[in-house]
Amino acid sequence: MIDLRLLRDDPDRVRASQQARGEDPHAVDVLLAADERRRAAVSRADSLRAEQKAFGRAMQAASVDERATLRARGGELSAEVKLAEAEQSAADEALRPARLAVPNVIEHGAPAGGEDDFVVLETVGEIPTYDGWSPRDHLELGELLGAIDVDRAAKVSGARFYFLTGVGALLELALVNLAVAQAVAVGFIPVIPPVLVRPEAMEGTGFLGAHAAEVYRLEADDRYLVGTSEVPLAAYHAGEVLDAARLPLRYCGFSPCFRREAGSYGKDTRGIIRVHQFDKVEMFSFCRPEEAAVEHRRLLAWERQFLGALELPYRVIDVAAGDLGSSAARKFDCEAWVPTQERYREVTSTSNCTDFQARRLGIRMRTAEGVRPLATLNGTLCAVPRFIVALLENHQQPDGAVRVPAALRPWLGGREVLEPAG
RNA sequence: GGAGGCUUCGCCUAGUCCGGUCUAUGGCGCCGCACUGCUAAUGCGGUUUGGGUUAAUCCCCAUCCCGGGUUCAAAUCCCGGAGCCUCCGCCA
Repeated sequence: MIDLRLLRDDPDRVRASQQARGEDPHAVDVLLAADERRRAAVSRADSLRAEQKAFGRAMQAASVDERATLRARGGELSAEVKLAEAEQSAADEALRPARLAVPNVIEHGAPAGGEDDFVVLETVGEIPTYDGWSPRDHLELGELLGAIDVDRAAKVSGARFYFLTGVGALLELALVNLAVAQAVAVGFIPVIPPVLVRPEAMEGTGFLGAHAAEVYRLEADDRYLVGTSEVPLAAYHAGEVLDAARLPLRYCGFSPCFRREAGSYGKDTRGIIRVHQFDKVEMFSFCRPEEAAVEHRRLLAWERQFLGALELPYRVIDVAAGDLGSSAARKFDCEAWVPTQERYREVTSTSNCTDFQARRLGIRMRTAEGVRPLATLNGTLCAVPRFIVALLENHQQPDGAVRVPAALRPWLGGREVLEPAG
């Protein structure tokens, strides 16, 4: 939710942001008008209420006889107040959608344009080469290792589901352990959150807007299955005022994630790149807005540390304004090399939501100067299936075995290589 | 699934039966000032949050879990909902 004061004080900045996102700058003027109407309505209702209160005091002081005659005037006033309040709530009502229509103001430096207008910030690691043999894709490798079973998953649950079995299951646990250990080592509070949440949590984090079709809803109970633990982690402090001295407050959530993948028919149908359910280790930070940009770089650095520990080749992109989503002011994605696709694929993503998400969730901080919204940021540490894809494909050997990077070995009982099952 | 209780400005709490200076009591905590070799103790004052207005102050409005209703007037009365707790039943 955008700061209306910023909007009033500097509408051009908001218009420029809209332009960079490829969205309608006119939405800014619609919002300004709605804000104006609301303020007028509030002023009017406020003064009428003041009058009514004064009348109430007179009524109290009046004798029984006087009260009878005064009562008529009281009725009139009451009706006027009711009318003014109706206009006030109508104006409030009208403001809401106008406000939701304006996404977060982009951070200075974010590239303008759409999905393809990202800027590559850095490319890290060597792309593997294959002399005289062709690499197998992750599904073939997973089947050879007895690690991934999508056929039986289709039987049990349908398309875009998978069983991780044997070393596949162990691999997930190892990845999660490594990720959580890394996060805890730098001070994150580990969290296992609920993944079935109320509409307010979903709405507050911005997932019921343009991406509403992406989320699973449990009709009978009016609950949603989260697509990321960002939702419960952000909503964890909803409606609270945090002591600014305790910031940044960093949480690392481990949870299943559920995605309907509506509208992605035909995309990534093979293997486990795009699935309806997966586990993920997610970083989440509450910090002072002034520190948000720096904190964002820290989250990116921790993502890169994890990719580095797994010895994966990857690149970092600065996502273009039009591809940010409504809450993010800036977003960096890390994309790991996928040998059989001969391209980089997103494995992590970190967003700086500034105070936009916090405002909607009512999360504020108390500083010496007073209370104001804080900033929220999130970043993937390990989205399990995609990391398994990258790991299997990049570290495969000609015989279908997969080398285990040193950092992961302690979590796999010291195993250095995953061998194809008999 | 059933029965009952609770929810007040950071925390605890008075007030709710019987509507009106509730413009919400007191304690703790916190902030400021005074006093004091220092600290502590003590005294005095301040301390919900959001909005409107303003250059800023002042001032005004809302806010007693949330949403409706009754009334000239609601923390207080009525209806609906949420959360928490206790007990019974069922269940890993």
